[in-house]
Amino acid sequence: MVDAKGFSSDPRQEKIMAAAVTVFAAYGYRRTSMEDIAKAAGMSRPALYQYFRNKQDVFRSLIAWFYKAVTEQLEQALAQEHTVDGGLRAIFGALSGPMIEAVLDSPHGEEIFGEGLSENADICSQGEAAKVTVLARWLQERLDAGQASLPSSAEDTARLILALIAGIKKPPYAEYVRRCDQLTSLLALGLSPRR
Amino acid sequence: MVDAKGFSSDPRQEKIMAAAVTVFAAYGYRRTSMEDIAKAAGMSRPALYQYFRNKQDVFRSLIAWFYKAVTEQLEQALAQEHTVDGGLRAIFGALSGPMIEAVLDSPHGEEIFGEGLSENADICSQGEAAKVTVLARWLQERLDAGQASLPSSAEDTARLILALIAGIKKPPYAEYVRRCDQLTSLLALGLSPRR
DNA sequence: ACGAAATAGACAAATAATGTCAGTTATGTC
DNA sequence: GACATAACTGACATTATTTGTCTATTTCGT
Repeated sequence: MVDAKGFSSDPRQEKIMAAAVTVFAAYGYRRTSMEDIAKAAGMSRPALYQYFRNKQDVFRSLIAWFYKAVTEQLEQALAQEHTVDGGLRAIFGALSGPMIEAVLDSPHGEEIFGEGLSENADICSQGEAAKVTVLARWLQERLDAGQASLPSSAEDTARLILALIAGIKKPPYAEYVRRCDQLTSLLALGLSPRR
Repeated sequence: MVDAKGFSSDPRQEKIMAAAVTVFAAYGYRRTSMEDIAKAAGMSRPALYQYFRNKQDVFRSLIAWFYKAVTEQLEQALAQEHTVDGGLRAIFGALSGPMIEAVLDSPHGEEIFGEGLSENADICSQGEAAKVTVLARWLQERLDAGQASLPSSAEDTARLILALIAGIKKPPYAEYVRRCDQLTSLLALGLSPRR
């Protein structure tokens, strides 16, 4: 049994997570069986039980795994962006992608994003905090370098931006991307440095 | 119990069919329960059993209902089209629509279109025959009016066109529509009258 | 208010999913 | 190559879900 929080970069673990996203998006949480997940991951059901106690454990780990991936990508994307506009686009890029698309555009998005996440608020708030930290640090750097002016503290502003994105994260995915683009233009103006 | 083939325009019956499409597209045939269908149709499960013997009966009736709707729409659309190009577009219009889109773009399209239809070949061939008849009559009229030249008999040509469409009916739906458009251009040229 | 038709609650039988265990196969070590 | 260890699978009892039906209740037209 591998530690569900550590994600020791076990390729098998990764494969299970990817498989789980696929089948959860296809059937929703309730109708997905451990057999489905195992099959999609190319292993037998008992083998899957060696990695996860039960379906809820798979789901919780999936959330953590997803947050980790998003945060890493966010960190990486921001590391090479020093302009407000470019940074905002990097944020949106990190918070979208084929996985979000799959879940958001599936008929089970509500079950998964709604109930699913509220039932696991502990993990989610942890993941959200990580995103806030990364974004706040980058905003502070922009502020210090005179490349941006913030309406309040860097952390507050980071929370605001992430909340805004959460608000527009609704299907269909294509619309969400469009709204992200519009929001970029708005925020870029609001955050640009006062001359 | 209402005759499953007659479709006595009972609004309840129609509601069940529409509900069934929705849930089959969402969960696939296997994972859809009678409870799901009943709920989506706004009635209790026992009430649903008054209209259909079991899930397979719902599905078979759904196929028949769908063929009926398509054939009617095809007939109606062709009635006002007297040009080859316009007629072809009418055909494609009748053979697409939100219902096809829902099933085709769902992750369960293969289960439903593949297994689902081959298990009910009897009903399908009946529905196909109806489409052929309608289309063949229209083609014959165009031929008689000197508005088209056909490569073989009207019925043969009708079968050919419908087979071509069946061939390009693959997800994603947007691509299917695009292929339909391309096919229109091709066929319009091939069927235009020899001068 | 009456009778007929439709509907929902509830039940037993059938089916599917779960979690576990013993037996087997793969993996790395000496 | 033999050994020990780890990972995997088939099979099983248990639990949960789904099914089809039957009866009591409600709804509707008369």
